[in-house]
Amino acid sequence: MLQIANGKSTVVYFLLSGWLCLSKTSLAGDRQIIDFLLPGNLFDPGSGDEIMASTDVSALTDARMAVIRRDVWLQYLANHRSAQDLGSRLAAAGYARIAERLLRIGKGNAETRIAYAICELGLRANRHGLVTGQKFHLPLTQQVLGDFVGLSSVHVSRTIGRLVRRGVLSYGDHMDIVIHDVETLAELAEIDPHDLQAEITTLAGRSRIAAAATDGARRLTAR
Amino acid sequence: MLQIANGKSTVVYFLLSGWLCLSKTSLAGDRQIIDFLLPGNLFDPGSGDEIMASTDVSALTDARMAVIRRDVWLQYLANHRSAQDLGSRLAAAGYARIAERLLRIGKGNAETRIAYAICELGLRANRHGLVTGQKFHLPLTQQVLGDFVGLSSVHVSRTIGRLVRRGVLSYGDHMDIVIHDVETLAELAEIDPHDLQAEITTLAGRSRIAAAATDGARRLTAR
DNA sequence: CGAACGGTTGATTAGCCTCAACAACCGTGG
DNA sequence: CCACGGTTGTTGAGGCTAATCAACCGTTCG
Repeated sequence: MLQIANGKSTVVYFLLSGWLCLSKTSLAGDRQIIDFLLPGNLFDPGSGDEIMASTDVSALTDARMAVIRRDVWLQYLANHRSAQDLGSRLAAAGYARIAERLLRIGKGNAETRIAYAICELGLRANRHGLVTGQKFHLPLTQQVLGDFVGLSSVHVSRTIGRLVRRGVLSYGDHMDIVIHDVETLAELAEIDPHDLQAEITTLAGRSRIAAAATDGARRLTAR
Repeated sequence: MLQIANGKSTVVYFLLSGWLCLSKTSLAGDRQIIDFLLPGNLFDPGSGDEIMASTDVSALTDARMAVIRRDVWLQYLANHRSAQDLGSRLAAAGYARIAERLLRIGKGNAETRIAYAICELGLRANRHGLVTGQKFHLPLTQQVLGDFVGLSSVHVSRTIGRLVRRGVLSYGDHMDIVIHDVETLAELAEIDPHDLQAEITTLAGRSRIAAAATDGARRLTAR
């Protein structure tokens, strides 16, 4: 596990493959996952200085990252308006994700939180959409999912079990998920169907951007 | 109340005085406050497009904002490295705030949430510190505070009442708060004393930056 | 003056946590 | 080959926290 130092980091990371997670741990010892990082996401430890408590980064799977010198990255942003856009878009998307989840965690019950997490991660895991019959894999344990949505692993198990018994979805070991009824799932997640559709189209569009960014990141890689 | 549109906004706002709040409302009708905006904070509706559901902005007090044309702002950022730093710092600080609060809401009990909110808002309200004997005013109702930390207003009342009875703090009408015992308050908030001290110093340092930024924002104001 | 709002308090209920036991599945090593 | 510990998930029982419903008070405001 990599602890984010308080000092200035001289590099930024661009995730090429694998899943990472950003988490915080309370003084009481409880862990809260702030966000997951998926391929195409940028991670800038330097922007994390000045924050109150530190954040941990850990890998959920094997992962490959492009390490980019910070000055090179900033220079690149300054010179390329489109890249500057990309940077702020990635940041805004991260903020939007966490805000949306905050709403579910602050006001939603266990079903809402779990359903929303599955929708969010399912959408991000395969950048194409989220439809009935779709199968995907999330490299998470129920413990990790609980730390993500603020539930105990026991209650995660019960809640998912209820969803399975109701026929909304089924899942095999290690979070191999098959969605049987997207409408119900989205409804439980309190996602506006219109928003869901909008998110699907923007996500699909973003995979092109991500592909281009990945190429760029490779070129900028520090040696 | 201003609903953030999905289309591109052509301006950004720099808050000169007053308190605003950003909130989301679930389909079930529950409101979650994402963050408060205080003087010196920047608000960029344009970076909010592509997000799943929209965000509302409402004013808690009378407020004055500098309205800056978006292209002017971006140009300014591109030309001034220090301003670029400022922009990313403000964004990072916003992200850090919400992440830190997510930890409390996801894993903390009512006392922790309330104590943390009072610490966070107290620190931001007067940019100098947070010490025993300090008095400050938060322009919030208990209902708003509840929407902020994910509790019902009834439970907010009970929890604050308990803190008052224990002698940790006292407060008059409309959230005039006097802190009697910072150590205990910080402990309940699960704030590492070391982090608290660090936050106080950076906040103090930031007031200079904010003052400079406010001047800059006034000059950039669109007519 | 009545109406609306913010806050307090009581009683009851529901949801989630905790503890605990157990099953299934790994990889390891005898 | 099987025994073993470790991890993950499932299920049950009980307890506690916070939500809900409701009544009430004080203040403000039309």
